[in-house]
Formats: sequence, structure tokens, C-alpha cells
Amino acid sequence: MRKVKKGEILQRKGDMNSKVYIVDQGLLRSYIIDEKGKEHIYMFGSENWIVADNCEQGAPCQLYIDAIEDSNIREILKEDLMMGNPDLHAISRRLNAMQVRILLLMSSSARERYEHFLQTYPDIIQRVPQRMIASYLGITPEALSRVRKGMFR
Amino acid sequence: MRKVKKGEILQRKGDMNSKVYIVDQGLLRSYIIDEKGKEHIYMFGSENWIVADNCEQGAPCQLYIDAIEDSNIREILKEDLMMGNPDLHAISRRLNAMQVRILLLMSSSARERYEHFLQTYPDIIQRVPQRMIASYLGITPEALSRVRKGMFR
DNA sequence: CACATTTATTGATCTAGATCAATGCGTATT
DNA sequence: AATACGCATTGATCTAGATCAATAAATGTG
Repeated sequence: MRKVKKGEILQRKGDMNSKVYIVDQGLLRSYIIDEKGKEHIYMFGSENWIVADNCEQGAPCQLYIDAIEDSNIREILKEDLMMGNPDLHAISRRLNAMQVRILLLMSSSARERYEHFLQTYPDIIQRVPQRMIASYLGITPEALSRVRKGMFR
Repeated sequence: MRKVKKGEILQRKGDMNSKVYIVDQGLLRSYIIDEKGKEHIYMFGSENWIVADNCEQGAPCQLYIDAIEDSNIREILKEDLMMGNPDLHAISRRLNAMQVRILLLMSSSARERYEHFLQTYPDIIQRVPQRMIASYLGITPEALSRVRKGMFR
């Protein structure tokens, strides 16, 4: 069990941390800071919640995690959680995809989201009409058409 | 193994389905239809992806799932997946929270997202400054202030 | 093939929410 | 008590993307 003070930072972007925090008392948050210095909160975690950065296996952290209140927490290594549970890798990959999606929706422009989609799912682009890509990105087909127009000048 | 034709609907909103679809060949999608009749795609699932509605235990489905291409899929009951894995319930709850968050970000106004937050996390409201709620909702503190003003007349 | 339907593009206009700036209010800090 | 800092509110303005409408290209279907 570990006690943390309000304001204390548990994890920074870029850290090679692979811990999961269980909140016994108090309140944590996880968030990113974008290029303009603006914070985007990904999750709050109060009593009995788990706060974690679902970053990719072995990759550096994307999120900051700090305490909003004085808190009592437990730390668990992801490796230990994974132990004997190979399915958890697939789930972990999915959680990461969702985390990335949420953060993109909160902090990025239509254009940036489309560029990310292009890189991440280049195969899907070939197989579905553009209006579906737009729908997935949370924009209208017209907006996507204009984004593309802007990209190829 | 099941073969489905392009356009075939595997699941509708409101169904009491508790299956997970594994795509062996082809392409599925899951999506919602909002009050205005507009589709919002939640996920695409091509070869070796799992497509599922992470709705709450025992609750009716939120998502439609259909085939974008002729596909070969396997269906697995969630109960069978859960078998002997009690942790999966906690994970399932988290996946649901993320699914709801993504769909809200894609399809709802700042006001609707705030109202949902109020209902879902009434305790958190008391404990964090409004600017953090705004940050979680993906809007500015100014916008949240105006949403609230509009709510109490 | 001819026809209908879906899809993409483009233009004109509108709007939710962002941005910028100023003010007032609590609540720490000295 | 005085000062300062973070927070919420309000007003004025701006903008990314939505909406509406028209056209054109692509795709499917009898």
C-alpha cells in the first residue's frame, strides 16, 4: 500500500512504467497534454477503480497520472496481471486501441484523425466507402472529402 | 463456422444477444443510429478481429452489427468466454465504459455528454473542479460554464 | 443495356463550441 | 489583513465542421 499526496505525479508521458494503480482511497486522474499545452483528461479513478495506461506492450507511456486528492493506492505490475492469462494480451491491445481513439476524438482535428486512420488501418481504406470512414472518424462525408482534397493539394 | 452475406445484419439494437463474433474472412462493422437517423460506426472488424457489443451484463444491445463484405465468422457466447475468468467481468465493465464514451464523443453534444456524466459519476462532480470535468468531456471550461447556465435556466 | 441507387464532390450558409480578454470570487500564503 | 493565485463566469469574436442543396460519377439490378 502506498500513500500519495494531492498533486503527486505517479507517471509521466514517456516513462517506461508498466504498473496498474488500484485506488483504495482518494482520487487519481490520467491525462495527456497536447502540443498547445492543453490537458485532456482520459480517466478519473476513485475508490475501487483501476487507473492504468493501456499503452502498447513495451512502449513508453502516453499518459500522465497524478493524484487529485491524497490517496491510498496499490501498484501492480502488468506482467503479474498477465501471468497465465494469454487472452489478456488481445484484450490489452483492444483497450489500447480504444484509449487512442478516445484521446484522438478529444484532442485532434478531423484531418489528424484521418491521417492516423490511414496509418493504422491502411487495408480498411481500400475496402469500405468513404462515408463509412467519415462515420468512424466522427465527421460527415462532406468534411472528409474536404480533408482529403486539402491533403493532395 | 457461419457464412454471412454482405449486408446481412447479425445484431440489432435492443436484441438480447450475448455473442462475440470472430472474423475469419471478410469484414464486419458495428454502429449506432442516432435520433436523427445518422449512423456512427463504432468498429470495423476484418480478418482475425473480434467484433462485439460490450454492453452491460444482461442488458439489451446498444449496437447494430452487420457485414460489409461476404464473410466467414465464428460466434462465441460471452458466457463461455467468461468461464473461469472472474477478472473478465471487471474488464468487461471497463470496455463498456469506453464504448459508451466513444459513442458519446462521436454522436452527442457537449450538453448531452455533461448530462450523461452527471448521471453516471455524480460523486466525481463534488470532488473535482469544473475545468477538469470539461477536460474529461472534451470541451473548454467556458463551454461547460455555458452548458450549466443553460440547464438551470 | 437502361435505369435506379448509392457515393463523392463542390458551393453556400449556418452553428456549436473555441478562443481571447476582462472581471469577480474563493481560498491559500505571507 | 493584504496579496496572490486558481477558478468560474461573461462578453465578443472567430472557426472547424455541420447542414442543405445540386451535380456528377460509380455501382448495382432488372
